[in-house]
Amino acid sequence: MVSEKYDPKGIEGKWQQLWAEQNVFKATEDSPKPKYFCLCMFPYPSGNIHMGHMRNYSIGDLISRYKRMKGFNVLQPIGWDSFGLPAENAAIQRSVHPRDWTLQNIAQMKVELKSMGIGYDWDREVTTCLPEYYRWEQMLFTKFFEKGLAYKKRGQVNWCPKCETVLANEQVQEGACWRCDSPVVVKDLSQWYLKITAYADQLLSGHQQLEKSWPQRVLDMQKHWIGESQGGRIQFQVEGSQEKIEIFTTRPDTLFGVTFVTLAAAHPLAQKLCKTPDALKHLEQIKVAVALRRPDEEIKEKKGFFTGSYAIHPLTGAKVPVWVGDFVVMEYGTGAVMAVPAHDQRDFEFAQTYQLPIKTVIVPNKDEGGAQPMKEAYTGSGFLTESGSFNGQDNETAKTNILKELESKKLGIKTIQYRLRDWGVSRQRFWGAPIPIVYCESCGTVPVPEKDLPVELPMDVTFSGKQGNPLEQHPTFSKTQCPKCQKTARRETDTMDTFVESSWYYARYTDPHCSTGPFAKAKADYWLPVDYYVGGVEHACMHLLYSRFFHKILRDWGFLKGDEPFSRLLTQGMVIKDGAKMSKSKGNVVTPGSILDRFGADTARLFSLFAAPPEKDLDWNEKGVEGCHRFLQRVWRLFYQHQSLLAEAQVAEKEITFSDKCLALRRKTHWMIQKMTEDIESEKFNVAISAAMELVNELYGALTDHDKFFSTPDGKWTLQEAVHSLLLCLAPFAPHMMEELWHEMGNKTFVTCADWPKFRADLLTESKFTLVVQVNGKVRERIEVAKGITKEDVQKLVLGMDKIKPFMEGKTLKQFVYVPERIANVVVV
RNA sequence: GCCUGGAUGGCGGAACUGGUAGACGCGUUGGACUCAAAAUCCAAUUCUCGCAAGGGAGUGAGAGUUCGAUUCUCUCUCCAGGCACCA
Repeated sequence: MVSEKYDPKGIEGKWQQLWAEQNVFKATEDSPKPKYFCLCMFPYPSGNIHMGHMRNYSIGDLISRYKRMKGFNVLQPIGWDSFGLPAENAAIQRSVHPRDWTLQNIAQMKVELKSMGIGYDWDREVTTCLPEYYRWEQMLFTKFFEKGLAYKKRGQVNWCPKCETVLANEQVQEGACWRCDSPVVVKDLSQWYLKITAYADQLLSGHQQLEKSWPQRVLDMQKHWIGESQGGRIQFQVEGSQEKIEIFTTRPDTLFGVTFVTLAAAHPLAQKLCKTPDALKHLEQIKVAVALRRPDEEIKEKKGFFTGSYAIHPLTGAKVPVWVGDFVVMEYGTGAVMAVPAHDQRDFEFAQTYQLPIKTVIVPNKDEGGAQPMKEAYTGSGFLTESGSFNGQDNETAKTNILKELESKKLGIKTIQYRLRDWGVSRQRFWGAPIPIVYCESCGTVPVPEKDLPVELPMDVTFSGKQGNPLEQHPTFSKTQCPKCQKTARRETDTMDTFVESSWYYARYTDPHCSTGPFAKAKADYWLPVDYYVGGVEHACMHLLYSRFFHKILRDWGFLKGDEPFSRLLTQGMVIKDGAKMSKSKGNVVTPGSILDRFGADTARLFSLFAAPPEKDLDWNEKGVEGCHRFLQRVWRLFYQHQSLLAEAQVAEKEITFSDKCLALRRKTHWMIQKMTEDIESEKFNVAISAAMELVNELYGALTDHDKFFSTPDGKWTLQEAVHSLLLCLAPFAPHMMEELWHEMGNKTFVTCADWPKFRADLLTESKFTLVVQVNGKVRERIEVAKGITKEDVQKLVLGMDKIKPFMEGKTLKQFVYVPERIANVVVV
């Protein structure tokens, strides 16, 4: 018997335990059902789960449970993205080992997560900071190295003085560290890079198969991030020298408009080409200014100077001066540009400042001169002029033709330039996967052989918070032998960016305890790709790009098949409070713990899904939570009041004659099933829930006639069908309570494992419909009409209506519109 | 500046391929139950004129297409996110 009061605490723990005991969520590869891999972005174990996690996992669990009921073999795993800075900061502040701090947080969060009743296969838990995980990452790194896809280069990097770590460009936000907000400075370090640029084209073309199942904005952001530009590389011979300046341009059609060439200050030739002591002085000044420039700094005026050298125009042979400009970026293209002030706004501004010649070579219309003098560069399309044999060609054709000409003279080549840069993975931190490399004086850079992996993090370390990486300070860690020649050698002390761990964890879930490789191919091939991936949109350009890169790498190395890791992506919005992001500094943090305590997991989950569509921000509103709790209580009470009826055996449907009122209720039941199925499929979870609420409202409404409404045979049948369907449809949203009521209804199996209900189309159809009558597009009347009525009959009916006649007086009928079973519009003038 | 999205009651949000704008929830108001309160149940709730019947306006602003536009087209305003001397 169900108690009168809905007591979530009493039932939630019970069902969580029963699910666990009976391995309801254990996923195996031997099922006859089709597989479904549902994944939420795994959490960083900061200590407590927050509302964002709860929302994320409520969505993932809804999908997982729904798909399970739909007959899929569902895998929903969880793990911990457990390397990272906060653990190290905690180590500095509290003198604990990052490992202990992290594992303790994991234990704590696990308890919280379990109390939410998410259907995880806990046997597949993956913890990235443990050697059994990162040893495979180290193995993969050595493969990157051997294949030439991991390399070292010196370069200027963003350095956070507080975190004492290198930050990726994307980790610098408005000149400040994305984690601690300290201002970022530039530092010169030797770093490890992964050659993601080698996959730029594939990362871009791979979007084709994601076009329909990933949010457009994520695809757009990635596209922008990769930044493909079609163009060419063109060589300018330096006058009186063997040196060549190679430039990249997207506008080879403007080649004849080149009046000078501009180099970045850091360009390798810049120093050599400076002919005067004055120029060298200028070069130093600009170098320093560019290095000190903050990433977000706005540049008002372009600065530069003439080197004193000249370059030879590849087609005209003209002498053009070589300048250095602070607006030319060394990291993009070749670090040198051909300047066409007439058709590039930056070159135009530069030319104005230093009074350099401007030569128009593209005009909007044939036989027309360029505007003189110009106010700004003309960057539109048009026809070539002053361009030798290319005169008169439209500029798009000329792009191809000019490059062809250059190619035939071996002075240029058609290329594609990407904005994407290689991924710097070195971190001067302790709490990360050590990069498995040894530096030997005779053998050079040597990867640690697989038999010697993992390179484990030592336990005996001290954290001062100063002078960078504790691994460097460690007495023995860096002292090792060369794997090749056994001589004394130095071990790499940099660890890997934590994004490396999260780039392949989804594949590890398919075989989390594999000790012979990152995972067995057969298992990965069975489960992958991830069918449904849920997480924050903030990972659009980093994690989601790196994972796609790794997937393609792993495919090319034969570890798995398939081109893309995540078939479908849902980017969920943030949880905010009173219009602002929840944060400790604002003091508006509501923790899931307090909500779980007061209302239970089912209410918390239901609210997370009901309050907003998943992709939008969700404003946390206590009253709204109460509303969801009230709804669950309403379901409970409905059940409680009729529990003896509901527990009775159901008679055959054909033995019952249903009253009109019961038929209407049955229609609502099947409408709900249809609506919920469609809305879940189309990710409109908030609307799905409202359908269940509508059914409950109608059931209560039936009771207002008389409280024994459901006692008649047809009433009882109708109620049983409605409640049965309701429990099934709500099971993915509020699983504990539905499990309890399902059990009380006399079912011996889990509702979690039941089949998703099917709606009966024959019960949804009605013989009548509401005809909306409009006059000149304004609603004037509504009337119940039998379906199948002809247009003629409708017109007769409508024109004879008392409500309609007055609108027609003194006017003539111009048109009569009838949309079958919807609307009639009388058009009069 | 460029690229994406958005803009609907007091609030969160619904609305099929152009066809009843405001589902569902919150809040508010009224009623029932109660000695009373809470809880619960019922009803009303876009604004506006009206005792009412009924009328008028209404989906950021302005135009257009249409019998009919939240939905399609154009222009503009504002908001959010992303990118930015990228050649």
